[in-house]
Amino acid sequence: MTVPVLLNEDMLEEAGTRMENQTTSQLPAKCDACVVRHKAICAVLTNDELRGFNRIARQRLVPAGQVIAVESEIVFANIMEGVVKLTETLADGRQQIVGLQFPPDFLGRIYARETPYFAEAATDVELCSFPRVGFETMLERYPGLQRRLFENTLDELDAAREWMLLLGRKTAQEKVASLLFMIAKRAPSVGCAHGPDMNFATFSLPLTRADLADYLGLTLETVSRQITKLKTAGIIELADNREIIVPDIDALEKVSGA
Amino acid sequence: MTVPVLLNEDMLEEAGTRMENQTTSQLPAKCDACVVRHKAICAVLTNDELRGFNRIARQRLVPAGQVIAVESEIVFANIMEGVVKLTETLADGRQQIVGLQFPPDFLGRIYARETPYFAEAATDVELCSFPRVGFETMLERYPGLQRRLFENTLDELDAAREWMLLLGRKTAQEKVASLLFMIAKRAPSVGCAHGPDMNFATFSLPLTRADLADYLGLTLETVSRQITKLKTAGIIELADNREIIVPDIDALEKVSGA
DNA sequence: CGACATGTTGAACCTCATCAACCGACGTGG
DNA sequence: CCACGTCGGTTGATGAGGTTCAACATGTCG
Repeated sequence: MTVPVLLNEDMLEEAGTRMENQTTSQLPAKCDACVVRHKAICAVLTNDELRGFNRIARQRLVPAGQVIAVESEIVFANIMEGVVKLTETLADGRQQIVGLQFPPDFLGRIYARETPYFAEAATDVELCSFPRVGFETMLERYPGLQRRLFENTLDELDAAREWMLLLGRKTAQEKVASLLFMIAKRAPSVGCAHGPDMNFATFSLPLTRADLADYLGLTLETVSRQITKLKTAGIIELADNREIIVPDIDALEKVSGA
Repeated sequence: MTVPVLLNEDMLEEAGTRMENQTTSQLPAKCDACVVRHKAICAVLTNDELRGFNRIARQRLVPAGQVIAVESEIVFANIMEGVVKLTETLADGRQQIVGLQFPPDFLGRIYARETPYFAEAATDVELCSFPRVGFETMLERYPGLQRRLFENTLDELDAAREWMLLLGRKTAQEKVASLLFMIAKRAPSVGCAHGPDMNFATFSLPLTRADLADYLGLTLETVSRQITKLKTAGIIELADNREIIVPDIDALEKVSGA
């Protein structure tokens, strides 16, 4: 784990590339090229509103393992690329990942002065971030944005509660299978021809065994053992330690215990 | 467990007491007398807005153990009295409580056609409920209401994530202590002189051992054993099985593991 | 009174954590 | 270039914490 690097506004200013301030009502060039333009919270904004955002937005690269925000510091950002883990920790160091965020998720705890958890880059991460004050002004100004973030939050709450069921009631085997199943479902169809209807998936695990353990409430040894068990059972295949092939997603779902 | 009783609008009409429809801009009498008037979501409403709500609100009593809403059915309500548990279940019956709601919490998953979990009365419950369509109209009309529910949801998400840490990483002892500590903190000062600053609490557990177990991801036997262990350690005292005395809240918090 | 629900306690078992050794890949410095 | 440390991962042996199964106690309600 590296030293926390807070994304305060000075650093963003220094690190980011300032975007051109257009005066026409056209879509800003940066946003036009943005990979998550139509999926992130930006989807609910008009071109005019997007220009407002564009003026305060900063691109930011965060290397894997680096802390994005500790407690008492808030970052607002769209995740463009990579995986962010939200963690909570006990006094003696026991750790639990309480949320995983992928593009085009929005990162940040609004309506609070501090986040109750840590946000850390699980892989190299690319952010489109906003300073707190500017973002909160936008939030007041564009009601569609608040509504969108509200629905995001409701979905996150549903996901958190489903994860509580996993943490409280599932066996180690089911936990590992559930996580792989979850990732397999949302794996993008890269490198291999398969769609959402296909009963086949291949993906690169964005997490170490230790991260998997922290997400599932297990030890990394148990995770490793369960993965080899799934492998010998033929439920999954491993190319690399990280490259996972799921020949039969339905079978994986069955092992995941519902 | 009893047969599910859905709170659809017909039944509410039949079961509830229709409130008088005032034409003045005064506070409706029912709301004036309401115990949660200034704490529930109603706190953000003007007297005029409250009258609108009053027109569609229905009081409803739900006996302990009865299901308030199953998946695919949504109920919107303020909890006036009692405790509501939100549960998720695995195919083979393993169950997990994913949320506990006390007065003056708001019950209901907005912006969705169905709830992903069950809502069940843990004790006798008194609700002030609203039909779905009417409530959604109000939600559009009163922006303060949406904002208030948004903040509620954010708090619930924080609580859910803190609970994930408990479920994934705490020992049985710490889990039980954490739950007692949580209830001790929010216990109302009834029957005994103690404020939020007092290092002493007494309360009546609103849950059975089985419910505690389902909330903590344990078995009821383990919960029972840990409670007697806390008792013999002098951390808590039991009057009745349900009546709990915490002579030293700080000590309880220490056992809860942070 | 018997039936039932809630809770406690005991004994045996089993899953998973713990501690430890080991492996291959990678980067670095002598 | 190779020795070395580090990091991510696998595998093994052992045991503790919790589950499971079972008996029993208590209180309530018909």
